[in-house]
Amino acid sequence: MDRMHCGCVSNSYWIPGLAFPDWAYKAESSPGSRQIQLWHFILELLQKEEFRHVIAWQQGEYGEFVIKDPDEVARLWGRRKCKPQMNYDKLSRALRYYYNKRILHKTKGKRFTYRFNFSKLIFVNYPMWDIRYPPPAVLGNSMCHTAALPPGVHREVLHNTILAHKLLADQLACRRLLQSPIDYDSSTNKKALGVGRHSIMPTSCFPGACCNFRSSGHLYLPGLSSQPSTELPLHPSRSLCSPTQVLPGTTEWQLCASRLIHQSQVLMSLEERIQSHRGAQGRATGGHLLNPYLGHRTMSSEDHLHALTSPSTMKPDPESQFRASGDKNTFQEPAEPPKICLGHDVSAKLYPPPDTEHMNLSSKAWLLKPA
DNA sequence: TCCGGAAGTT
DNA sequence: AACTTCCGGA
Repeated sequence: MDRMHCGCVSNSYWIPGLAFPDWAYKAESSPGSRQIQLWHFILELLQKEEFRHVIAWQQGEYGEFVIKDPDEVARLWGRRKCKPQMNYDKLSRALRYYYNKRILHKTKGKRFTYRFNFSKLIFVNYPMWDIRYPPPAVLGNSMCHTAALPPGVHREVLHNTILAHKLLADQLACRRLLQSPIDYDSSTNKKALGVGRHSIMPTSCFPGACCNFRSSGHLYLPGLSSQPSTELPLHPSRSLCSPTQVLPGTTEWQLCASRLIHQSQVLMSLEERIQSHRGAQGRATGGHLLNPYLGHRTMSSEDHLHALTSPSTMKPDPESQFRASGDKNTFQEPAEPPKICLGHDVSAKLYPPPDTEHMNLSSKAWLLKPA
């Protein structure tokens, strides 16, 4: 690599075992190729115990981190990029460029504190996985398996990232939906739908993924928990679809990852669109919400509450299926194909986030438990 | 401290 | 494109 002359470390595998292999970097054909990006570097530091005194996850705040020693972080970044004049002023300018990209947010009022938007990052990392299909890894075929998992990716980390992301996305989606009802018209603002190829597209439900979170091993949630996932407060009905067709050789995590990526992409679209339409909040028509999952179908507030207070139907039970067939409050298939078609497993994802206790019916907002 | 514009660099 | 450098303003 051309930076060797200035004593910089190679950008790939510079610390063995890190979760950022070559594929996560820019394509070799692009200008400035294979150059580490700042958010990558920040995550690298955050992963290493030895930098805990310099930069660390904020306990109890998902994705939030504190730069404890700004000068040292800037020095490390400058060393990595061969920019000896780097300082925190410049580094923080680079971080501020991430605000618009929604990779990072500033935690206002807290010095040197930022928050990662993992729901964005996960898709920066997995652009090759189409929303309509699970990654080929779940096919269990050893050839596909090799092709689908980019070389060097740590499955444990991927697994954890996806799980962590999903938990975050669930809460975000639920909270924002309820706190910011949106009057959304997909025909009048196509730009808002645009999150590249991960945007709103017809989806198909991948059959056979069976994922019980409680049995999926250890989950490290940055800034939230280093406990095994068995400690996480999960909704009792949150095991996913029952297995119908699991191909031999498919591991549980692969199935889980497949489904979660699939669902997370949908959730990301939702989140993006909610954020894009923040400005339209005040114009929301009273009484009816446009279902952000389904784009063009309206849903009354009561429908919404019903969806939210119903148990998860990710593992559809006969009772809920029966209820759905005769209940006008549940979604009906429209005459024309919906612009956004989700499997029932995804649309059934609405349930109170684990840290909520009460629901204010008039404001449709979840009231958070006091800390 | 933090923000974001503007211009420059690779 | 992704910063780096500089800087005026809050």
